Amino acid sequence: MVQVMCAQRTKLRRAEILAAASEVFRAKGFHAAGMRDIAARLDVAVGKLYYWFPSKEALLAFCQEDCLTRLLAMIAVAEEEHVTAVDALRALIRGHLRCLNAEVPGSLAHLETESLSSTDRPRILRQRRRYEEAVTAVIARGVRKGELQVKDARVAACVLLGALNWTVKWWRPDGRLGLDALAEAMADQLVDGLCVRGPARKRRRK
Amino acid sequence: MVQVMCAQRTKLRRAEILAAASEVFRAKGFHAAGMRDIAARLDVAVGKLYYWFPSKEALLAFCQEDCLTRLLAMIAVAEEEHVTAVDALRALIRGHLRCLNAEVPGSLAHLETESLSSTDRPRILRQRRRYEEAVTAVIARGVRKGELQVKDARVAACVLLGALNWTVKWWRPDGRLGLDALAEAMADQLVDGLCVRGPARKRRRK
DNA sequence: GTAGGATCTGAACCATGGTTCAAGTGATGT
DNA sequence: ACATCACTTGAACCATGGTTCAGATCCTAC
Repeated sequence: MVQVMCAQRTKLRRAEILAAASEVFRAKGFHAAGMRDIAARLDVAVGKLYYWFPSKEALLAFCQEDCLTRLLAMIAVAEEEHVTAVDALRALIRGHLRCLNAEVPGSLAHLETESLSSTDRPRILRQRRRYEEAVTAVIARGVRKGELQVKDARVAACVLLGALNWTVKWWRPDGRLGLDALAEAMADQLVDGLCVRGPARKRRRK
Repeated sequence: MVQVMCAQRTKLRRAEILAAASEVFRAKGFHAAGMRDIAARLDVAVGKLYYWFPSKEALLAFCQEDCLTRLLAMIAVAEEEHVTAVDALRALIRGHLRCLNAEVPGSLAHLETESLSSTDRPRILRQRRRYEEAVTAVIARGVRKGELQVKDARVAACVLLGALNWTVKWWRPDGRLGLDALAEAMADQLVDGLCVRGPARKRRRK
């Protein structure tokens, strides 16, 4: 009874801290961000951070894990809800952008994994790999079904994820382009391509 | 006479240091990389670095400027040598990948500009903007000529550059995929798109 | 050979920033 | 009221790492 309330409160405190940490990490990068910056954003003392988390690195690890968990959940739903690979891909693009750019806590995601050296690094990398393989699988399915054309689904996934991840470097919520509009534009560009292809026009090169 | 030799030697020394710095920056990130790491890679004392460059940040600035200069030269050539926007775009993709991943000194390019706070930051950002606008211009030209289809050429350029820049995070020279093969795969994917479009098939959505 | 400049060394300096901890605050149960 | 415990504070500690500098070394000119 009392424990339940405490558990909720605990989760809340930790979530608040994670959200602030995530924002600061994202704005300045992991190394440039200081614990004092994070504390200042919450208007609390540094010591508080260490009451709820063991270290700065743990803060990053929690951020990343949180984001990866949401990405994995998102892609599972995308696969389930759409029959064609093309539709699943478009849903994936929208979902990925939301995870990184809208749902704040942990938004810097699997970027900066180099900064992790502790015990939880392998676990995070494993999760990231699982996600990458899920994306690869969607593309591979599209190729099998004749919906998509790529030489190497794994490389195609890296390229796609690169374009999506890079948005954290340039997209800003207060810009003229909303997140959903961006998602649609990116889906058009990445799925359909930039090039106008006339009827019956063949692919360039072999 | 003597001055000429000195000038050459000076350039050589600085280039050696820049190359080492670039590799370390790239491997560990700007903040995580230490001056002692860079010195160790060259097997010299830290003091040497400060004889040739005023600070660590200057090292980063020189790296970035060097890379941006090469990118700007590259895109000028690409524009000149190819009549169609599609061909220019494919050349640009290949050239960008080479600048970032092959021609070592300065390869981390315009990434990590947040880390610059000194006097040369605005200059670097201006150059980067010039490059981005050159890329945007190629795309816009393609749209005007009816070769390409995008709503917003600027956004399309960001997406394209994002996919290209992200390669520094995952592509490795010793992998099974060579740089030129990667360039071709990326050009196919980004220019032509992932989706197979049958003859006369319309774009999804409006 | 020797003076003088250019170049290099590495130990020491010092600010930054992650981390710790002893002490304070406030709520809860008795 | 009082004891207890969860929670918070912020000053202090200390390792890291950018930077400096006094001296060593090397090279060129005379």
